[in-house]
Amino acid sequence: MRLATWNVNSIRARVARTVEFAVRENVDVLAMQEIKCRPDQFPYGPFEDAGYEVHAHGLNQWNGVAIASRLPVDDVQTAFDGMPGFAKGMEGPDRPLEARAIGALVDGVRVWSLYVPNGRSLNDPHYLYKLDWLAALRGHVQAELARDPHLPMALVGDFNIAPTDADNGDPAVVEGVSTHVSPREREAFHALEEAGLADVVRPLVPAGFTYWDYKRLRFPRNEGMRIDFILGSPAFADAVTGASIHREERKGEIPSDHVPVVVDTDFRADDDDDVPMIFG
DNA sequence: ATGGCTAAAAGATTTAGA
Repeated sequence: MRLATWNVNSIRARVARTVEFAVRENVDVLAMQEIKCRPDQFPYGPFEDAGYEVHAHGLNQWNGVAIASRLPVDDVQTAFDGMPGFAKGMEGPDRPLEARAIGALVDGVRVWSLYVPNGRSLNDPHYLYKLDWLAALRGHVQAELARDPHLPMALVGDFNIAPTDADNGDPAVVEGVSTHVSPREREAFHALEEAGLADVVRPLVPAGFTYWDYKRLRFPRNEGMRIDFILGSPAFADAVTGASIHREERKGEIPSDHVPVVVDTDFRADDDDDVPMIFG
């Protein structure tokens, strides 16, 4: 399975480019974030023409996530257990859920396309929402792996956290002042690793950003951030054979401000009860 | 212009992004 994640920043604005990438790069499963539309507005045609089945979750022009796959898809879910909601000026557990997660069983692999809340600023309610959301995600991962330690699972998407100082090259994003680099966000990211997930791209692609702001020549100056990740359970991580960050997708006509991140795996769904192959 | 760009919409400004 070749799995990719990409914050497309509006699928309607960039559908041709998105599908061209998936086809050209031989992507089997493409997790998208910030599709910025409802399912009834999603441009399914170009994906289906290229052999992809799309499952989209969007409520309005904000957020929105999707999974496009040319492998069999089952058990689609539009929130993980315990995922909190958010609404401006509203507190507490009754806040409505946003379209920030879609999960599916794809050829035996549990894939989650995630768009972690931005946080906005350290003193904004959205920041606490971000931390709550990440804590709930950690809880979900722990429960899933407690239930089945061998579960092949990939959490992919825009985590809106630069886990190390080297992951932030944007001079406007400052430790102690900005979201994405604050200690509590970084702790929340590491808690996902403590829960049993591993960044499966980092060992193969140690350096490089996945996002550059549209403003202030951030891309030509290479003042970006590494905030898009593919986190795998042990069974998933063991199957990874390659990884790449597609910096070239930040160039050209109307690019997203994020680029795709890709992993190759040799995972087989029936590894646990492998049947010997008989030839002839 | 103090976010110097981009996208979407209950749009001609506002909200959101990171």
